[in-house]
Amino acid sequence: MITIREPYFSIEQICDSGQCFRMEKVEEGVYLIPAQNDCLTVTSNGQETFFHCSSQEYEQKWKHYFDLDTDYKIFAGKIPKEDDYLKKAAVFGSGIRILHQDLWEMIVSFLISQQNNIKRIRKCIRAVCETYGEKKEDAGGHIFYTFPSPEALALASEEELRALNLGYRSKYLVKTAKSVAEGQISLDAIRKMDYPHAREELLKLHGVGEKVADCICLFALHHLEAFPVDTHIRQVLERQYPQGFPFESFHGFEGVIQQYIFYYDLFQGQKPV
DNA sequence: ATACAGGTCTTAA
DNA sequence: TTAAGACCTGTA
Repeated sequence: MITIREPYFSIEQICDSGQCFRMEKVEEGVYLIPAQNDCLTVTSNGQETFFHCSSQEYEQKWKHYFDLDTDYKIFAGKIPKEDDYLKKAAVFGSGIRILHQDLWEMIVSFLISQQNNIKRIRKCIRAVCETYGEKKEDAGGHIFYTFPSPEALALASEEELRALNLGYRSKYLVKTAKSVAEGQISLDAIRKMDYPHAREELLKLHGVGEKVADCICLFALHHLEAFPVDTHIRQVLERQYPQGFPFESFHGFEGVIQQYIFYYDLFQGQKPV
């Protein structure tokens, strides 16, 4: 087991930040993270975070997965002193990290996320994994399901997916899975592209628009300059920044700021600061 | 009960 | 090029 003390890391905030729909809180301070072809248990007592894995696994994959090589203090420090709203948002969500998640999983997850609420997004993704993924058991005996491959999902029919209550997104998913499985779109190629090119390529997928493409760029490709604008962000920008949002202050890490705003807008008032 | 959720596509001016 | 309308379903 690995213990870290890092003020700019909160597994609870990451779980609630809405970037990883499969991460699950099983009880107070206990989280399950199905990722990296495994399922990690992370616990926290508020001060320290415990990764239930070997030091080798931590160094080789989880450290990077949780972006623990990056100094988030620098990001928060670049918020203009006079911007009270952003300063509060950054303190409120200071434990958030932008994870390094799987590209295909993010494509499907944010395809499903559109015009949908987070609770139901989780439910839909769980159903997809349990139906088309592989059942596995982690070191602690927890059963979990892997995220199904493009090939596995390309075999699904629109009717089957509608039976999982994906609604009109079913058609998007079938077409997108086929275009990846058949090689019209190359995930490996997208991984090597910079932000503008990756975004452009992702927009070719049926059901992927600008907002979803930006979420994929941010949460899978770690293009921190991606700034997804959804209904929450749009409303905050209109309300708090009627003269325009100062993007120029956040060159290269716009996406981190976006997460602070999104999380603050979602939970302010519902959680103790 | 009913508006809306981490939007996108289609169609029509 | 822009703007309405349609679209599944379950949460709040």
